[in-house]
Amino acid sequence: MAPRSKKIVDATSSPISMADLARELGVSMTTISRALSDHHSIGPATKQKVLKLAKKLNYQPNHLAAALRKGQSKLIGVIVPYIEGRFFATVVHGIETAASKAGFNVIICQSSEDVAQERKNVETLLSAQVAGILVSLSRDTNDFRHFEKVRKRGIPLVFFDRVLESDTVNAVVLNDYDGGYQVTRHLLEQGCRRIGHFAGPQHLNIYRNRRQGYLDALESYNLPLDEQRIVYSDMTLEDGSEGMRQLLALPDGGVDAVFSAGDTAVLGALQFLKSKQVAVPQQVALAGFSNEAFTAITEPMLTSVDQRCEEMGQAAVRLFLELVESQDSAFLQRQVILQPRLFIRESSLQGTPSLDTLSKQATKIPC
Amino acid sequence: MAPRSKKIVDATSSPISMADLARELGVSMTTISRALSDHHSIGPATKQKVLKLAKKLNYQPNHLAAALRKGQSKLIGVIVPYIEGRFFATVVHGIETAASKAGFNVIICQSSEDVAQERKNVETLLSAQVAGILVSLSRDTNDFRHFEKVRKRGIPLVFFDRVLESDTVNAVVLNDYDGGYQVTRHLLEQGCRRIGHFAGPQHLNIYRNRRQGYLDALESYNLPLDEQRIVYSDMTLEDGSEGMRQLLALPDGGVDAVFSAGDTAVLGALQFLKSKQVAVPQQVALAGFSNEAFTAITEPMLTSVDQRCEEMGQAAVRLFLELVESQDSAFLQRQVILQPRLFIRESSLQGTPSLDTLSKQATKIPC
DNA sequence: GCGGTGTATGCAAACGTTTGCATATATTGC
DNA sequence: GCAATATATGCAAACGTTTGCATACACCGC
Repeated sequence: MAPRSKKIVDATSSPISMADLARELGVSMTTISRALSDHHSIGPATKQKVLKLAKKLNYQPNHLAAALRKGQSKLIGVIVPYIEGRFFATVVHGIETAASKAGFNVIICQSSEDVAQERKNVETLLSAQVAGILVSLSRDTNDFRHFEKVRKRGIPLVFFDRVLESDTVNAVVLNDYDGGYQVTRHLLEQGCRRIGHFAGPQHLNIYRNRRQGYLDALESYNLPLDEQRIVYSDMTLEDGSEGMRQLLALPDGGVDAVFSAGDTAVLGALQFLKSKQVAVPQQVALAGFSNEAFTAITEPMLTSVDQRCEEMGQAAVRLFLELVESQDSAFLQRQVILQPRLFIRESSLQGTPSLDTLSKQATKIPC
Repeated sequence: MAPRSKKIVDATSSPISMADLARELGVSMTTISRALSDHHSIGPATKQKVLKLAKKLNYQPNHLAAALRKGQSKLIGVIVPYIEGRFFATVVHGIETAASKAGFNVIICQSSEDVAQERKNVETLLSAQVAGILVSLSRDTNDFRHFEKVRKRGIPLVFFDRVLESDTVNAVVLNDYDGGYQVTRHLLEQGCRRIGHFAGPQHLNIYRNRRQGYLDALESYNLPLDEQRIVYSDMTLEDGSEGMRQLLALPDGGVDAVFSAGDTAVLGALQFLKSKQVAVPQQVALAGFSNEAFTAITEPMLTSVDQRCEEMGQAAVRLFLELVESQDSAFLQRQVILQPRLFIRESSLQGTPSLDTLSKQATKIPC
C-alpha cells in the first residue's frame, strides 16, 4: 500500500520550508531564519544568498509555526454585532486596511447581537491565538467575565463604538454627546424652538449620550426639558413613523423639528410627514444620526451626523498597536474620542438655504 | 536577574495546556487529546473526567498548534475588492455565518481593486496556512499565476461573483443573463417597446451577461437590436444622468423604458428625469440591478434585480466544504449558479399596478 | 597577551498539538 | 483454548519556526 502522505494526485506539492533552504545552501536553519528576519549578526553576503534562493524557490513562511513558537500571532480578532450595514462594514474596512499596513491579518466574528455568541467568539479568538481583540458589544451584553479572561491572558483588548460602562478599558468612541449637541444647536439656529427627539434604548451609552447632547443644547437656549417631546423606541422605520405621529398629536401644537438618534427612524418620520402633506423642512425640520447612504437620496435630503466609521477602525488598530508595543499593556487604559461631523442637508434648512455649502455636501453619496 | 519569562505584571497567567490536564489526572497527553476530540478508543469514564477537568480549569485549545501538526487550519481566507458597500458586506456576512457554523474562522483581505494587492493577499493567506480561499476578483485582474500557486498546494479555491473566464475553476455566480432577461421581459410585459439599456464595462462577465439577457428578451418579442439605445459607461450616478439625457435625445423620439445594469446609474437617470419633469413610470419606466437599499426609498421606488448576496456567501462556503471533504479536490470543478430575483416596484409599473404584490415587496428595506 | 567588542554561524530545545505504532486487558466466536 | 476483535491507554516523533547559549575568528586598546 502506498504511504498515506503520498497523495494520488500529485498536484499538491508540499511547500518548501526553511529546512529545505538550509540544506540547499549548506548552512543551518538558524542562519536562514536570521537572514530572513534581517538579524544583525548575519553577513550581507549570506543574507543575499538566502534571500535570493528563497525568492527562487518561492519560499512561503509558515506563520502558524512562527506564531506557535513566539506565542504571538499576526492575527487581530474583530467582533461586531453584524457586518452588513454601512457602519460596521466601513469600520471593518478601516480596521482591515490599517491592520494590513501593520502586517496583521483580521479575523472577523459576528455576535449577531447575542451575548452567548459573543462569549463564544471570544473563546474562538483566544483559541486562534490572536494578538489582540477589537470588539463592539452586542446590544444586550451585561456580563463581562469573558473579557476578563482576555485581560488575564495579557492580550490587548480594544472596544469601539459600543463600549463597557467603565473607564478601565481601552476604547475608541464617537463623541455622541457632541453629535447630539451640534445637530440640536443647528436646528435651534434655524429658528426651531419646539424640537422633538427620537431616543434609542437608554442602556446603550451611545443613545444616552445623544439624548444628553440634545438636552444640553436646548438648555443653552434656555428651553426647558419637555419629556413629552422625547419618544423612546428601538429606532426602526416603523418606530420613526409612529413616533412622528405621536409628536404631531401633542396638545401644544406638535413640534417644529425632530432630531432622531438614528437615520432609519428619521426616514420613517419623513415618510409619515409626506403622507400627511406636512412640508419638510418648512413645517417640520428633520435631522438624523449616522449619515447613512440614503440620507443623500431622499427628497428632501436628510441632515445627519457622520460617525467617522473608517477613522474609528483606524483608531482602534492604532490603539491596539500601542498596546502591543508597551510591555505593561495591562495598565494602559486609553480612550480615544472621535469628533462627529454634521452633514447639513435640505431637511433641516429653514429659510433661504446657502446653496453653495449645501450642494457640496449633498451630492456625495456616502456609499 | 529575574528570568525573562516571568513578567513583572503577574496578571498574564499563561493559559493551561493539555500537558497540564494530563499531569493533573495522571494520564498521558494522548488520552487527553483523544478524550477532547471524542476518539472512539477512550472509555466513557475517562472521557468524562477529562472533559470535566477541562471545563473546570477553563482549558482553551491552541488551534495554532493543532493546525501546525495537522497541516490544516480552521481558517478560511476571503479576498474581496472592498468590504464596505452592501453587496460584498452581505456576501461576507453570509460567508462568516456559514463558516462559523462549520467551525471555521474567516480572515478577510481587501484587494482594493488592485491586482498587485490581490497577489499579496494570496501570499499572506497561504502563509497563514488557511484551509481554503474564497475570492472575488479585483476589477482588472488578468494574470492568474497567483491562483495557480494555490491549486499547486492543494488548497480549495472558490471564486464568487467576479470569476475567471474559464470553466476549470470552482465558482459561485449569479445568473446575470437571466436577471437581464427577466427584467427586460417585465418591461416588455408592461407594454414598453422602446427599451434602452445602460451597459457596464464589457470586459466584465457580469455586465456582458446582463446585456445579453436584455438583447435576448427583446428578440423574444421580435424587436430588433438597436445599438443606439445602449449606452456604455462605468455606471456611476453621473453616467446614469448623462445616459438618460442621451437616450431622451434620440432621433426616433427617445425611449419608453430603461434597464440599467446597475442601481446607481438608474438613480442618476431617475434624478435627471425628475429634473426634466418626465413622469416615471408613465413616460419612462426604469429598472436597475443589485437591489440596493435605496431602491426602496426613492420616489418612485425602483424596480431592481436582487443578487442574493447572502446566499452567494453561503454557497461559496458550502462549495469549499465539499472540496475539503473530497480528497481529489484538484479535479472537482463545480459551478454554482444562483437565480436572481426580480423586485418589482413603482418605477416600472405601467397602467394599474397590482397593489397587493407591490406593497409586500416594496416596504422591506433590504438593509 | 588579555579582556572587550563586533561579526558570523550552529546546536538543539522549545511552542502545544496530533497520531502511528506499540502495549495490555477483556470479550467473543468457534 | 486460541485467534480475532474491541476497548483503553501510552510513547515519542512529528509539524516549521525562533532563540538562548554556545563557538569561532578578527580586531582594538592597553
